[in-house]
Amino acid sequence: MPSMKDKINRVAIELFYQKGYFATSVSEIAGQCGIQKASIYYHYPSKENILFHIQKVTMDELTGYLRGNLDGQDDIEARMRAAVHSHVRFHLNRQKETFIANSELRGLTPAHYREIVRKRDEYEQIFQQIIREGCKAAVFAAVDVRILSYAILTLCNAGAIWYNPEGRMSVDAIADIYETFVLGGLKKGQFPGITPE
Amino acid sequence: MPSMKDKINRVAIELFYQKGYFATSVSEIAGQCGIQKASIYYHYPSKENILFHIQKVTMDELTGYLRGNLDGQDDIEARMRAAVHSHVRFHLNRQKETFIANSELRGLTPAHYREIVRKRDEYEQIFQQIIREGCKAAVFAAVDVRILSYAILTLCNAGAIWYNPEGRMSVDAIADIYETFVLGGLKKGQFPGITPE
DNA sequence: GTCTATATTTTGATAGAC
DNA sequence: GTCTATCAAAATATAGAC
Repeated sequence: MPSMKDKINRVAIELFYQKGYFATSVSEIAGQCGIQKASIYYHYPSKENILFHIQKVTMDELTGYLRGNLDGQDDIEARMRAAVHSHVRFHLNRQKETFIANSELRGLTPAHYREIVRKRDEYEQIFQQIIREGCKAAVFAAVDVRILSYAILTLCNAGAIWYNPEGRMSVDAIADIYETFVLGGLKKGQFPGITPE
Repeated sequence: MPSMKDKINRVAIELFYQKGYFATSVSEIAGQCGIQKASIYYHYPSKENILFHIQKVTMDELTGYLRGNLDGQDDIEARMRAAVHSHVRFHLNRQKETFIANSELRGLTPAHYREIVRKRDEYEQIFQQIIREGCKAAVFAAVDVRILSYAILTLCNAGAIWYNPEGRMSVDAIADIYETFVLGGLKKGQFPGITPE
């Protein structure tokens, strides 16, 4: 059942992605939904709450997707490959929402900001744990775990910026490139002389 | 001579970085400069023009810095190392301006937008040329040049997000990590079965 | 170069009818 | 659940005095 609340959500994702949160007005969202701006406030208490809802759902689904993809993967290298693949796939398939979740943190109220940052930390810690295990098992080079996890996540976000669903490359082909790049950058022998954190 | 125009520029960089372009008002900029908002318009014709000025100067200096660092580097691997090092150094030393240049494109007028995108393309093409030469010389694995250049630039931007000038790591130590990561990801043998663009 | 005063538009949000 | 009408505040920008 496609409710008006869902429609507002979809329209807001489109507009926040194209113009940014602050540059998008409630009237604009209402206009593209075919209703008056006052009617928006029946479904959401504020403009900020629409943004918060988008970010919350996106982060929860991103983390759920990752956990699902890691389930049953035991080998440490396979786990990192699966994690990168999961991250890239989600970001390509959900381009607009992940862009908003990455760039519109400043539009949130302090309380909502903290909640989203906590969810983001949770997600990052899954990656950091894999890197840590890989270093311990001497599969990965031992470097600063936090720096590497940010590097990997940021690198994999790159695809979402230029990816075109109508383009010639498939999601999996792109994910494979990032996967190989990350594993090549991570593996032992790359960082001589640097000690574990 | 620290002119008022310079002061407006510095204050705007700080505010656009902290709050975003659309969330920052002309009154706020004026307030932190110790003048009235009307006085801003003596120095700049519009708020958008302040943003444009920041982006233009940043892109010009970024490209100039890269060219200077590449000058005299002949070996292909040395050129890529120097390019990554230059990119990371600039982004860590000029955190706020590069963040604005990367994230506030949507605040520009169409004409100014095109001008900045052109400068950005110019910069990226220097990286793409190095990758292309590296593939031709069979030093790098032969993969999609555009994808790799975006991946490298995005990856190297990661540092600017968390870097703290007061922190324990030096700019050069961080640049070394990214340099090694990129070269590890790029080098031949990583991408079996993928043909050149 | 900076000021005061103001024009114009638009914003997010609320009240109350239907 | 959507409407009309409206509020109060804030925005960018301009005019003209000093």
